[in-house]
Amino acid sequence: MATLPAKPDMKDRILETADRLFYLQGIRAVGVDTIAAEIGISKRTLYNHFPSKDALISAYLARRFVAPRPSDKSPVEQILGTFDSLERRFSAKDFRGCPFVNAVAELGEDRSVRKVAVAFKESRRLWFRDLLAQLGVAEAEALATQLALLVDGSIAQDLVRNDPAMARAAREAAIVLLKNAGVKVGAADRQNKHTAKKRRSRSAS
Amino acid sequence: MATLPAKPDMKDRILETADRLFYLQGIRAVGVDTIAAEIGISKRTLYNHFPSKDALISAYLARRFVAPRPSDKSPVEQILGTFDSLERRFSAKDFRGCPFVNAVAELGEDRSVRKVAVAFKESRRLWFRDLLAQLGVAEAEALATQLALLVDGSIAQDLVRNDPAMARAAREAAIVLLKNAGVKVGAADRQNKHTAKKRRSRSAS
DNA sequence: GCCTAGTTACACAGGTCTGTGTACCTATTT
DNA sequence: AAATAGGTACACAGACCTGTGTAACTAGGC
Repeated sequence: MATLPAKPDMKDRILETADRLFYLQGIRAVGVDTIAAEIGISKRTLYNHFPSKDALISAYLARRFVAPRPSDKSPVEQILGTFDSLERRFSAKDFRGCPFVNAVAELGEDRSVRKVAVAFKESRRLWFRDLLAQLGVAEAEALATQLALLVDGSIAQDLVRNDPAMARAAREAAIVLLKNAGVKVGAADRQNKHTAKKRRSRSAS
Repeated sequence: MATLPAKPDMKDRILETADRLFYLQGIRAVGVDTIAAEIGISKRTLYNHFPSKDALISAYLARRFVAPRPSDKSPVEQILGTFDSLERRFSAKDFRGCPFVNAVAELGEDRSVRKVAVAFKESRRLWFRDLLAQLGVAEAEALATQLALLVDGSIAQDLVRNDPAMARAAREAAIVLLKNAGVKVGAADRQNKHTAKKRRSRSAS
């Protein structure tokens, strides 16, 4: 056997592979043997980097927890861009729903899994809320929750149906909710995704 | 051991118990031994009624597939009643998300599971669509999809957060969407929710 | 040249899971 | 009374799972 060079950090390779398999096939459905075999390493090496499968699961979920990046786009563009991004991801073959929701569904009782899942959902809701506050929306809290419902609803529907149109439906609904809250959604925001940034500051109507 | 009389059909008892355990703990997390032990029967008896665990899983999902019952209430009441019903179920201790979404998340590759999940989601969407058509909504198809997103979004959020307020948030969003489509939502529909006398049996979400 | 850290190959313990085989038991029916 | 249907008890095969133990190998740093 030729010895593999192991250029990138082994730990990263393990985590990356575990991430892919856990996400695509389910956490319980993938054993550590499978992960090791996929990389071509021995199971012993895997356990030298992660003390248990539970630790690997935690690392997997922590890795999936990425905070939304700050952007210089307008708040409306950022909000609607979320749904465009979803549509793109739904169209990819390897989309399999929200890893946090799936993990809770699979490992229901586990406290730590639930904790990180709640933190993730809340972080996205707060991101929506802050953008809405920038737009001067009075009920930013409530509307942010509703937008989060649309996001998770479209993810769940796409998981089952495999239909990227669910993202567009959510986007259309989001536009209705935004307008109802007094947010001006320009024609550019409705169709195009990369147009000039028009700053629209609103006061309460 | 005193011999148990087995009054109700054994098959029903097995299915009912499997349903409860599968739903609450996850399909992969529950073994046939556990199910048999919970009822107090031998594993052999279980396998005399269901040829395999897969057959039991199929029966479990088929049992959860309950079509919405026809109602004499107004379409608006029926639509909003869906969210009231969700709120009630979220408040119950034994709510653990949508069994079909959970099953797809757990058993992703399985074709038949996916098929029944799609059928269930579509049946509820069509139920919404027909109610909207009765209300003369022009874009009943699109709006029905959006309402379905709100339903599944609130279910996913509650699964993670355990917060029945997700159902109310979905309800408020639904009202905005309905009004935007020209539907008149009366004050009674907006507030009152204990006008219903009929007990609705469990439907699957 | 030598040491050390990381890796490999492989066996194995101990657990769980699905599914079967078999002999016995207990009602109900005929 | 006898036959039949359905249940029980229990062992077990075969697969898979997590996690460990161990001896040998390989590469880079000193």
